[in-house]
Amino acid sequence: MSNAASRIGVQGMGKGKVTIKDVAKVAGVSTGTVSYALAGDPRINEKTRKLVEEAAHKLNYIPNEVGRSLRSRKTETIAFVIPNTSSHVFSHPYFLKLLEGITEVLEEYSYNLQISTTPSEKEEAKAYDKILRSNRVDGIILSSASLKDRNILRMVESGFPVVYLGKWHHEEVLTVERDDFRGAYEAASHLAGLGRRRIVHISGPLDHQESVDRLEGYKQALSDHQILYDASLVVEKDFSREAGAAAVEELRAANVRYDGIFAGNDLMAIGALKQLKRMNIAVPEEVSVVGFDDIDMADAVTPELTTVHQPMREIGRMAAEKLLAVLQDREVPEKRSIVSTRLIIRESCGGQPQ
Amino acid sequence: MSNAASRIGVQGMGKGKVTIKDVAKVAGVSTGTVSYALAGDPRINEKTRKLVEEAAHKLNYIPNEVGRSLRSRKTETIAFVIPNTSSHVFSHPYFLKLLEGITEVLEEYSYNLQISTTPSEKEEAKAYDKILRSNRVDGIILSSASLKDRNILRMVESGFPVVYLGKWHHEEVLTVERDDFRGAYEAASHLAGLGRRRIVHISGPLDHQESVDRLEGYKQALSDHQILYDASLVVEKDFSREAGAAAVEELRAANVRYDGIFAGNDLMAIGALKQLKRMNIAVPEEVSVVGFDDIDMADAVTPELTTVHQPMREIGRMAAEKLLAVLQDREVPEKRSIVSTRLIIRESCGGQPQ
DNA sequence: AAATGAAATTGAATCGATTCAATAATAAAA
DNA sequence: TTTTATTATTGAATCGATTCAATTTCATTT
Repeated sequence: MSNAASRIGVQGMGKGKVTIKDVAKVAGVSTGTVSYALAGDPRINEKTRKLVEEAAHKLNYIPNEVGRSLRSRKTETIAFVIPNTSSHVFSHPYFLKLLEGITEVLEEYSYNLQISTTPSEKEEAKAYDKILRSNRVDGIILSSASLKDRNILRMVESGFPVVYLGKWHHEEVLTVERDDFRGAYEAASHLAGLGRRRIVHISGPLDHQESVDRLEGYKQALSDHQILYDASLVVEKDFSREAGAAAVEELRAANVRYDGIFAGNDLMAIGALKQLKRMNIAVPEEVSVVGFDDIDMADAVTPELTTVHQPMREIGRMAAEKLLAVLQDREVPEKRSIVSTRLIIRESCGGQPQ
Repeated sequence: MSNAASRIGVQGMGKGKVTIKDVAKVAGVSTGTVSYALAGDPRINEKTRKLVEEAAHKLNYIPNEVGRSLRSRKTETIAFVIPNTSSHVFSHPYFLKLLEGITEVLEEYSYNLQISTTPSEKEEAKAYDKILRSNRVDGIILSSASLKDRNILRMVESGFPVVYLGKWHHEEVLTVERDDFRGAYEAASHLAGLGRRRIVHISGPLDHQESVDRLEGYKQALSDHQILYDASLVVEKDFSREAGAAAVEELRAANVRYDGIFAGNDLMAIGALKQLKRMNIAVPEEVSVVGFDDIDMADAVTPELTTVHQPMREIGRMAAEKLLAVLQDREVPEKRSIVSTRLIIRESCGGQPQ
């Protein structure tokens, strides 16, 4: 059946698979002893342990993780769940960084990572249920999602070990958050500090908490600089480059005048830069632009993009560490972790590094 | 122990987990019948099947996948393995596209995806063995790696279901490949066609097959345009932006003159663009630049990058389809699939779309 | 030398499904 | 009605580990 399953054969496979029974037989002990010995249980006599280890090594024994999981009720696997949003998260560069951070930590602890996107809307609830209850994973890192998503709510509040990447309205939930408000505040403040008075904000979807927080930070910065909030300067878009370009185009069509843009993320900022260039509007001379994320490409565009740096890799690391702490019954130092952002001054705003 | 494992509780969880026994009891049949019924086995009478389905639904039964896997020897999970290379693949944008393609297909078939990076060199062989033999996954999609990597060899030739993303020297191995030679040939030919005569090639690491093929394509193009191959115009780098910039800097230091650059990938091309700008060398007027990959950001830089498009998402899809065909004992139309590339003309080469 | 206690080991039960071989129920043919 | 097929269902075995409770071994104390 399984085509050529052992055509060449991995070292030590012999005729069939090597199980714990084989090891027990060779070592001349019971399977129980083998299990304890290989787990390093102190009950087992040092000499016996050595014996078992030798036998295991000789047979090139690799435990069947499925058998192990069934009995011990642990899979040593966690899922990284990416909710099914209109703007598919995969297309966002920062996602890679997150993944990088997560895998680094998991490797360290020999945990496995499962990537779970969710299938099309239909049966979505079922899909989540399956992740929670099919016993395939021990815990979940959940990428932030729409505030309206009921399934996320169920997931986070199910009692299943979850770390949520974003703000959650409930104290008990484990989260790793960015300080979106402060990041946005600093970005907008910087623009205001440069003398910009009509600052556009290209917002991400406002059913996402981070978009809301960034908008609030922007508003606060305006207020602190005695700039009146003008709703016509705020456009809600979807985090994509195309949306950034479209926003600028729409502003032109609506004849809105402005001297600064604070975009809700770098992709939109880059899209905006492009459109401004097409319209022959000089950046930063006529319009200053600031983004959010500090993706790798932020300093590859012309002019180099001033932006709010978020340590996505670190966030990934923290989330994984936190989840593993729970799974391994270790101390979790803090339920909510808030990582701070930092404004990176480049060319697109026309300012100087402080 | 498991902190608040059922503090809130998912719908239908009741006091404990719902197993197949519970369903059997409620439906008034044996567990065997439940199993067959839910699997849609034709042996089971229609009426009984309905009965079982109702019971399962009422109890909100979700099968324990671990139990299932143990007996049936199928996990419905595949691994995407990213070999541990110096230039960590995660940092490359095209990786995301690959992942996107893979997950799309897996979703369709309700398969799970495990991401396996490999830990630091030590124990790497062991790590691979574990993937192959711990029974956690049914098959593997293997990202291309160094030609020298012995572990990859073992993995691909183990007889375990593997799809390799790249060229393999053995007919029997399932692969999805780009036509690197042809892509490079077209890129370099285009430059030559524009009258460029001293064309630099910034190559990726030459222990990677794709780098070799691209170099060969470049050489062939030169030859076909009566341009003598000049080894001093070829520099071997590591696929990173920094490396691209460094290459240009080194050429300057060595006083090499050139009027075109064909970079082994877009990141290096973008790094080169940046360095050329710093050195006040006009692109495309003085030097034409062409990249490889067509990452999302290729048209975000200034000037927009001419490059060889590879359908990474499609490659991901094809690899997943191919692997699933094997796992589900379906027909595999072709062992080797070669997807073609296509030159995308933008601003950085100074040419016109044909 | 017997009794006691501690340490080491064993063997069976268990986890939750699938699947095999045996049996029961039903329908068709003799 | 009995026999033969055919269809449905069952119950137990099985997958490969972990883990519980019981037992054996060994060292120590009386």
